Amino acid sequence: MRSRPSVMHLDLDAFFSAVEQRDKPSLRGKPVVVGGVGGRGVVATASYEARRYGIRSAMPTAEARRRGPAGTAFLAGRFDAYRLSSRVVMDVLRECSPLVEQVSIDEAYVDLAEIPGFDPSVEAVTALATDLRARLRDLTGGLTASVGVGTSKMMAKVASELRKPDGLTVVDAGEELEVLHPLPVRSIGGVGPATAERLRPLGVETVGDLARLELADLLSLFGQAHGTSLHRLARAQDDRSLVAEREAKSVSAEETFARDITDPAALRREIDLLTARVGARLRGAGTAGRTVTLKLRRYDFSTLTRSTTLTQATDDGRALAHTAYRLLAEVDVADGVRLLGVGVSGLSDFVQDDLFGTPEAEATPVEPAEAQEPAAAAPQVWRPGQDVVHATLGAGWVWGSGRSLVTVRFEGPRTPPGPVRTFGATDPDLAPGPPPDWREPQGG
DNA sequence: TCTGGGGTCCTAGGACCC
DNA sequence: TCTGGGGTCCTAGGACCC
Repeated sequence: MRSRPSVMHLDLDAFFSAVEQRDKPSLRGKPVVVGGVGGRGVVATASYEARRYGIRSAMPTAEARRRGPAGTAFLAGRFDAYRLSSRVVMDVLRECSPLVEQVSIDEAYVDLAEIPGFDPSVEAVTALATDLRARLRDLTGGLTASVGVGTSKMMAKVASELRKPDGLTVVDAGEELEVLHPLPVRSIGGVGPATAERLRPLGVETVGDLARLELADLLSLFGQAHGTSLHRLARAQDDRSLVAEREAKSVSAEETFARDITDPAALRREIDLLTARVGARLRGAGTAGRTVTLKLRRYDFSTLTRSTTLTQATDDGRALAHTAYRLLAEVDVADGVRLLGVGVSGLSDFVQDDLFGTPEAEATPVEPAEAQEPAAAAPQVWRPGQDVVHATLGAGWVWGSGRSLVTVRFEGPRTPPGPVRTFGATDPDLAPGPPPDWREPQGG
């Protein structure tokens, strides 16, 4: 928690519907629902006109159709248009402050303390946010945002929820608990339906109720991480910093079928489509992963996952497909499958290595702090069988190479045949070394 | 015609290593 | 004899977020 309100949270109002209403004047003032329009679709965004009929995000579209009056528009969504408007908004925020954390397509935190000459008085913050919202409205053709400013991410987010849509709330230092404690406990990040349900028997309805619970009770009920977090957030203790860029940890694709599928051959065809998408996205991001997870939702909505970890990272759709087939074979699908998904995690981040290793990237300016340690001259080509030394893992030999990836098998007296790890080809930790004690590798 | 799709983080048990 | 103790990796499931 900061001593002055300098964290801003911005949330675009009913974003998808608002873009549709902006682009199609006939939809203005009418209920608009964007989401899955098929039999098993759910609502992604409902316009405020639609919310008056009880239509909400995540509601089955079938239910929304029952609730919406005649003339309600049900739209599948135009994600390219949404991304375009989102980019305009995020660019404006980044012009405002050098530190912006984009949370999703329609949400971001802005660190106002990073603005040169920032004045943290409530008056100045209010003026700044008012200007910003007016600029966004102009540049996006009339989209509105709800904005909150507070002494932490949590307070900023809570503040932005207080006046929706098109609202602005600044919670000054010292006012946090006064604002926070009367709110429903669900207002705290990390309290969803399950947590709220477990708190209810304890008489916890509001954040203030939660703040009366002992840490020990929360720990035994919710475990270390969740328990500690609840105890702190209920007291407005939040020192999470803003993170401008996060590296992806997994890539996945999934699909719910219009009708449950029981035929294994049909499921394998779906796997082909999903793995092709995942592979393409991995390659597009310049990454590859080792752990392949098959997700399966059955006719009764029960969900199970099966995963396996490969010796080498892959970004190849066919390799992913064959791995997913094996996982599928472990599962009984006779009763019907409504959803199939394929995910890849354990991503090797060799994007960064490329950034510093390729000729084009070397020409781009590098931050001084990062330029201090020039990458050691690494061989451009690694051949299977060539000896290497890795600084932390000891001796290993190149097991495979390709693209900008090098797979190394480490071996030692106590770990035959040893772990296999994948590096970027220009990883500075990967350097030629003397031949190890052990003999000729068996693979390649 | 109940319940999407893309993610993140946490927990817990077992294997394995030192 | 009675049963270390910590660390990491792997797998499965679940809560939560937008």
